[in-house]
Order: sequence, then structure tokens, then C-alpha cells
Amino acid sequence: MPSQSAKLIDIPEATRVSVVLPLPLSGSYDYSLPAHLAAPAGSFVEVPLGPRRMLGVVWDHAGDAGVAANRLKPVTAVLPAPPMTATLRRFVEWVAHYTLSPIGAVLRMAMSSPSALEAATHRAGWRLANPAAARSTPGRERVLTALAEGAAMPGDVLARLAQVTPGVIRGMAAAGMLEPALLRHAGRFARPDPEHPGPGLSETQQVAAAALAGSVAARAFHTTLLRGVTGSGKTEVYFEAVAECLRAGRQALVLLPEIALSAQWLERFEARFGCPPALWHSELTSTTRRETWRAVAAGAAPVLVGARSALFLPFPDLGLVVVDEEHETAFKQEDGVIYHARDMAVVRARLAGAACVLVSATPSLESIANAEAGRYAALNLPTRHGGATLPEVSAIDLRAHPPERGRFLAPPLVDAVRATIARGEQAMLFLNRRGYAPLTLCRTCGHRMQCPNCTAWLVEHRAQRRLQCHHCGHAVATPPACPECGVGHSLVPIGPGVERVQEEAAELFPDARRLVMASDSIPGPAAAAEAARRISAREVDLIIGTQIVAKGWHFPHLTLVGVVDADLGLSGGDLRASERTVQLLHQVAGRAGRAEAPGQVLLQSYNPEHPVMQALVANDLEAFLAEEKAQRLPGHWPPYGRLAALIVSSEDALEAARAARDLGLLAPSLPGISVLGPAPAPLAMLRGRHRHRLLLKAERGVPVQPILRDWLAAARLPRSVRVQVDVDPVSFL
DNA sequence: AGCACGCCGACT
DNA sequence: GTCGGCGTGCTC
Repeated sequence: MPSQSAKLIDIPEATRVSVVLPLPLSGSYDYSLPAHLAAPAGSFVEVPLGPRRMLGVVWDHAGDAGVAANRLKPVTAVLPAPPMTATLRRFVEWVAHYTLSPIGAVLRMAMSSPSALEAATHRAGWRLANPAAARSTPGRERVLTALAEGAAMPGDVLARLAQVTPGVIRGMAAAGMLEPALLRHAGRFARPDPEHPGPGLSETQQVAAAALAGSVAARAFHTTLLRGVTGSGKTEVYFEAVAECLRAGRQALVLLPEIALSAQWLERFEARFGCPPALWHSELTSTTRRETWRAVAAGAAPVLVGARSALFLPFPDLGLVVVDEEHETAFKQEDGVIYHARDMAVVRARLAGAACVLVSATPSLESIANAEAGRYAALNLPTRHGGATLPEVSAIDLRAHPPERGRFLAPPLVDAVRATIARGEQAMLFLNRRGYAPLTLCRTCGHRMQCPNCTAWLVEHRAQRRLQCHHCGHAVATPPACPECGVGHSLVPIGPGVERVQEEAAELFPDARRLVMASDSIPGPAAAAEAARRISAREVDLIIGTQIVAKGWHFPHLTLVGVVDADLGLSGGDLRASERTVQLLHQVAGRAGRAEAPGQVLLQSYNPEHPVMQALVANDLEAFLAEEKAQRLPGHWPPYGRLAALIVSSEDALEAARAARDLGLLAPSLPGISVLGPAPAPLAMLRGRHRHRLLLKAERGVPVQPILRDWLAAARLPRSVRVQVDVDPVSFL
């Protein structure tokens, strides 16, 4: 029989728990767990931290005894939420390790709705008890009818529905006709029905859908790259994987790059499954957020569609992760924890034992390389759905057909727009540049209007009479005179933005009904849905838009797409400039001719010989990809090697330069590793911080995280200097 | 991330 | 003489 004293010694050891807090801390803190509380790994707990109380998660490893037991503070509460699953904890650890972020910073993304962890509030309501218990009246009859479905409901709702006063309901309760019921707030998420009759699939679609459904039914991790030309009906194909996931009773997660603009996607989902999915994005109200989080944790949201942050939701049994438009750079989070949601989606699926589907008409070279190497299965949809043909793409050589002075639309494009509208069809002008003009210049002294905080020009937004920085948000009223030389009416706009193209279109096509689609004019899902409705209802003849028009829209009457500046985006010497331009322009081109009438695409370019234009004109993406591969493979550039960028920044220019130089001197010298830089970043100043970049390039298979960790640990940098690590960078600014 | 502690300028 | 600026350092 153990002695009393042995027991007393055991107790403090047994009650030490390790808690990760949602703060940018790289470790966990130990707390003591009072005997009356139970907190297995994953439990959400409230703990004291200095003067305040915080929520955190009990982590797996027992405390490391680094802090003396008598210094431990006690856990103050174990929250009533379902504990974070081991799968999600492993995912949080994996992301932290991969991105070199503090684990607490990653955990914070998985605790984005702290109020969801509190006890669910139940609303008081009424349900039927014994309807025959008392005399009926017309009012009472209406109440009984309202409750006839068997559902309980809150008193105010019931009173409104039955058009009675609350007194009637109280009277019925007193008479025993009704009884109180507690209503759960959740359960507002309808169950999408996999057997709901959806649109029919072509034979090609069915084959691909069956393959995807099979990978879901296998209940094991497996990644498929679903490629299909624009308009091939990829969405409906992966909906069958979602349906299979529903049949298997597991949850499905669909990531979209811009959830705010997904109105048409939601319509298609409802057409297939009979009800909308749960939604997750940054603009949710805190109540919706909380209810959605709880529904996901309870398994009550069978399908969730969301932005990249949805990866960190507490799915208890994830069976499928879909990344639609997987090539989109919007999946890359560029601040805080810098991660690529497409890559992390694959990891999330692997840890959950789920199927993963990456979907695009223009896949990233990364995904193509993974498919070629056999790491991903590949499915192809080579033709458009419903007999529609791919649009005819041609280039307009701006050297041979220059626009008029001060204009940006070349005569052949103007003629084509005019002819299209005259036929009663719709046309689109695409320019990936918001505002009126990207540069404002003084024609007297040559002064350029620049952002005081960033190495960037201020973009004129004429409607708001402001000059705006698109990097930091700095804005000034458009000055009447040059701030440098003081000469009035001397500032002139240089170059076009969509607003300026719209102005030109108004003069050229005064009778056309025009619609500008840019992130400033389409601020949210409702505006996007309304714009889509107007276009579909043929209330618009000419659409003028930025890249938001490139994304997945289906406009059956749109037959002409004009790209105002196809060369935009090719300059800058960025590793991925060509790839991104091909993807973007191919997606825009894909908006044309999606129904019976054939589509036409015109690319205005000063350099029609460029391989990017040639690839688009010939619709030969394969040749383009082969060319990119040939250029990147020998130098071990991604995806045939790995990059990590270090961005050294400080408010003090000299300090930033010195720190970058010092870091460069400490650069690792290892086989398979090379370090480029330091060099001033292309955006040499951003939000008031001076920036320098270093780039670490590693051959495939060289683990970069330990190398980066050692490198950064060796550097002694002043506190005011910040080093951001961007593993697998997509932007080189 | 907060929130304290700490050491130097303009005020009732 | 104090109130308060935000630099730096800690939180089990």
C-alpha cells in the first residue's frame, strides 16, 4: 500500500499542464491544474497571464519542469467547447514549423472566434405539450398551427408568426397546451443533399467526377490536380466529390480565393445540393462567426466554403479539401504568419486522412510539377461544357495600331467593341489597374506625386478627387497646384486605370450601358451578386474591370474580351511574371464565348512576339509551360528547388541596410544552398519602413527551415529591425 | 499581443 | 514639483 507522503509528492507532477497561448510566443507555458478540473490535451482553458486572463489550449507534452512547480499559476477554467482535435494541433505545429512562425501566432488563427468557446447560450422557447388541454380560440389555433411542424421557437418569433400577443402564449403555457423548450442557436446550417437532382454532367465530366468520388470514398489522403479549360464545368465535377463526402458522413471544405465575390459559385452550389453551404470569411459578423465555428466543431456544418483562414476551423472529421482556382496568388497570406493556403490545404488533408483536390484551368507550375512527379493524380477536362468553343485569341500590335493621343484603346479594339454591341452581345475591357491614372506628373517641373510612406506613386481616384497609395492606404485630396513648384493646373494624369478607360469608353460608345467592376466599386458579396445579375439580365453592354472580372464568372452573352494592356505585369523581372500573366490573361479570356456564340479575345500589346502573347494566341499553354520548365529547372528555381525570402526592415534606412549586410555576412554556406542579396527591395520603403531582401535558394530535398533557424539565431540584430521570413515567396516586392 | 516598469519634457 | 510620452521586457 503506497504511503501517504508518496501520494502528496505525486500530485503536483501529475497536475502540471502545458498550455499554448494565442500570442506570438514560440513555446508553451506551464500551469497547474486544480484537482477538481479535467483538461485532456486539446482542451480550451482560461489561464492567468501576468495581470490578465487568457484563453489557450492544453498541448500534448507534459510541462518540461523548466519552471518550478511552486511558481505555476493555476488554470482558472476549462471551457465547455469541444477540445481541439489532435489533427488540428498537429496542423498548427506543422504550419508554425514550416513558416518559422511562433506556434502561438498560428494558434491564434485557429482561435479566431473566442466567444465560440464560451458556453452556448440557449434561448428560451416554447413547444407543443398537450394542445387539447384547454379551450381553443382563433389566436390559440394560429399558435398551434405555427408549432405544428414540431419545431420549438422563441416566444417573440411565435407571437409574430401567429399574430397574437405574448399574453396569449403565456395563457396557453399556463393551461398546459405549451411547455418551455431550450433552443440551440446552432442548427441553422441546412444539410446539403447529395441526392438533390443537380444539372446533368457530360460523359467527360462523369468520368472525372467518378475518379474524384473514388478518392473521397477511399477515406485516405490523396491529392488530385483537376485541370480543365475555362468553361469545362470543373465546379460541377468536384461537386460530385463533395456529394461523396456527404454520403460518407464526413465534412468537406472548399477554399475559394475571393469568397466575397463568390455569388455565382453559391448559386451553382444550391442548384446541385438544394441549400447553401456554411460560409467563412473575414467579413462575417461575430455572431455568425461564432455560430459557424460551433457548427463546424459539432460536425453540424457538412460543407463549408471559405477563404484561406477556413483551414484553421475545427473540423472533427474532414473528408475532402478542395482548393478552387489553386493558381491564385490570393491564397498566399502576406502578413502575420506568411503561408500559402494551397500548400497548407494539402497538409491539412494529409493530417486529416482526407482527399484533396486542386482545381484550375491554369494550374501553378508547382502543382503541375507535383502531378508530373506522380505526387498528385491528374484529371483533365479538355473541352468546354455544352458544346461551347474556346475563344479565338489574337494580339493587336500597338506599334502598328497606336491609339489616338491620350487614348488607350486601339482602333481595331474600338471597332470590335462597337460591332459586338451592335450585334446585341456583351463586351468586356480588362485592365488590371484600379483608379484613374497610376501616375500624376507636374508638366512644369516634372514632379511625381509619391507616397510619403512607400516607394510607390499615388494613384488618382478621380471620383473621390483623391490620390491614393495602394500599398499603405495613404490618401490626399488631389492638389490644385503642384506641391513642388506651385504652378496651378500643371498636374497631369499619366497612363490609364479602369476609371480612365471607362471615361474613354463613355466618349466612344455613348449609347452602351457600361459597368465598372473593380474592388472599389464592388465592395462586397451583395454588390458582386447585383453586378452579376445585371450582366446576366443583359442590363449591361460593356463591362470594364480589373482582375475581379477574371474570376470564375459565367456570363453567357459575353463574346468579346479586350485586354487593354497585356504587357502589364511582364516587367519587373519577377520569377513568376510570365506565369502569372499567362494565368490571369487566360482566365480573363475564358470569360468570352461561354455559351452558343463564339468568343473573341483581343490583346493590346507592344510586344506581341513575347512568348506569353504567343502562348495565349496559339492557345498552347503546354508549350509555354515546357519553356518555363526549361528556364527554371537548371538553376533549381521553383518548383524545381525552393526559395525563402528574408525581408529586413526598419524605420531607419541606415539601420535596415546595416542589418541586411550583417545578415548577408552570416549567410549559410552549405551544399545545395545559395544566398542572393542583400539588395534593396523593389518596394524599398513600405508603410514607413525601409526594406532590404535576401533570398535563400535550396535544391529540392534540402530542408530549409533548420538552415534558416540557425542563420537567424546567429544574427544579433537591433530591436528596431524586423526580419520577416517568407518561405516559398510568390511576391518579390 | 498587452501591460507593466522606467526614465526624460510641458503643465495645473 | 507632477502627468505622461512610448522604449524594452516579461508573461508559466
